[in-house]
Amino acid sequence: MNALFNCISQYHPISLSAWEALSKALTQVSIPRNSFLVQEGMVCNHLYFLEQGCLRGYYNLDGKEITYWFGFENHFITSFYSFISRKPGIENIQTLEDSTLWGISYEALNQLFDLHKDLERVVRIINEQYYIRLEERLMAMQFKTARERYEQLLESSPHILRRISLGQIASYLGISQETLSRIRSHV
Amino acid sequence: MNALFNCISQYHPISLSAWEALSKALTQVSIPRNSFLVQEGMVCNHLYFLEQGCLRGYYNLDGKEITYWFGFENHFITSFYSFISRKPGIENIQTLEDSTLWGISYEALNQLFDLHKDLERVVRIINEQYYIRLEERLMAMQFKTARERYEQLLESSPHILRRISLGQIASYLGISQETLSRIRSHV
DNA sequence: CCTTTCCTTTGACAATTGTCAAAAAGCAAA
DNA sequence: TTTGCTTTTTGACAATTGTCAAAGGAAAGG
Repeated sequence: MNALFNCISQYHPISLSAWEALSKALTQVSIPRNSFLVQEGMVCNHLYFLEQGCLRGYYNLDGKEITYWFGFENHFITSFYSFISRKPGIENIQTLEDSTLWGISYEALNQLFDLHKDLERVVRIINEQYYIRLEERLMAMQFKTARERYEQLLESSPHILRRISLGQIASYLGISQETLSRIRSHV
Repeated sequence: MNALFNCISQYHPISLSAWEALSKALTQVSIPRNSFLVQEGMVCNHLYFLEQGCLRGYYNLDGKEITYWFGFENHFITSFYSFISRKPGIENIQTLEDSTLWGISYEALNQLFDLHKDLERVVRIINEQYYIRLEERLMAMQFKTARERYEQLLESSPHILRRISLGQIASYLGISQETLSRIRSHV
C-alpha cells in the first residue's frame, strides 16, 4: 500500500487520519492475466489503484475491440463514466498481465469525502491532472498524423511497446494494425 | 449571476454562505467580438463562467490556427492546462461574439476551497462531468470517420453550426475545411 | 520437440482525406 | 447598389490510411 500513499502524496499531502481511514476502506484485488475487472453493461462500483500489472480499457464497436486506454503501475483505474454517473457503461477492463490492485467502493469513497476533506481535495487534484492528460491525448488525436502519434507514444511511454501487443497499440492510436506495422518498418 | 447559480446547482447544491462568498469573489467581464480572454505564452489566472456570448480556444501549429473547443452560454471557460498547472499555455481564447463572463482568480478560488468545502465539492463534481465529455470526444475522434463526427455534432450541438464558421468547425472536428464542405453537400 | 494458436508483416487495391488553386457566394461598409 | 473582404464551394490530384487476404514468426502448452 506504500505505492498508493506515495502516489497520492505526489499530488497533494494528506493527513494521517485520512490515510488511515482510506487504508481501512481499501480491499486488495489480485487477478490473473486475461480476466475482467469491469465488464460492459454493468455499473462500475469501484475505483482502483494498480500496484502491479497492466490493464486495458476497451469497448466493442461493430464486432471489433476498441482499446482506448492502458493502465500501468501507479495508475488509478476505473470505468470513469460508469463510476461517476452510476450508470452501466460500455467499457470492459481486462488484465493484460497478472495484476494486483487496491479497490474502494463508490459509497465508501464518498463517505470518506464527507469525513476527510483533504482526501476529497487530493482526488479533485488528481482528477484535474488526469483531465490535462486526456486533453493532450485529444489534441494529438485531432491534429497529428498516425506516424506522429506513434512517435509521441514512443517518447512518452516506451514501456507500452514492450508490454502491449501491436494490435492493441494500433487501436489505442486510432489506426489499423497494418498501418502501425508499416509505420514501424520505417516505410 | 443567476445563470451561474442555476448552473452550479444543477451539478450539486451549495450552501448560501458559499454562494455569497463566491458572488463576492466574482468579477464581471464584458468584451467585444474578436478580443482575447487568454493569449498563448501567459499563465491563465482565471476561471470564467460564460453568461452570454461565444468563444473558442485555439492554438497555432505550423502557421495554422487549430480550434479545439467552443464555449457557449453556461459553460465554464479557462485555459485548463495553464490554470491548473500555473504554467504558460499555448492556448488562445477568443470571443466570437460580444460576450459577458464572470471570472474568479486562481488564488480567490483556492481560498474559497479552504473556507467552503461544499464549493470544492461542486467543482470536483463539475470537473468530473467535464472529464466525461472530453472522454466522449476523444472516442469520437479516435474511432469515427469525419462524416460520423460531423453528424454527431449536428445532433448534439446544432446551435454550433449557426454561430461558428465552417473553417473553425472543421478544425474542431480535425478535418480540412474542404472536406467538411464536401461532407455537407452530401457527396 | 512438436503442435497449435496467436501475433506481426506484407501485398494489392480501394476509400478517405488533404492540399493547392480558383471560382462562387455571402456580407458589410461606403 | 457597388465595392472590397471574408467565407464557402468546387475541381484536380496526391498522400494517407483502411480492408482483405495470405504468409511468416513467435510463443505457449502438451
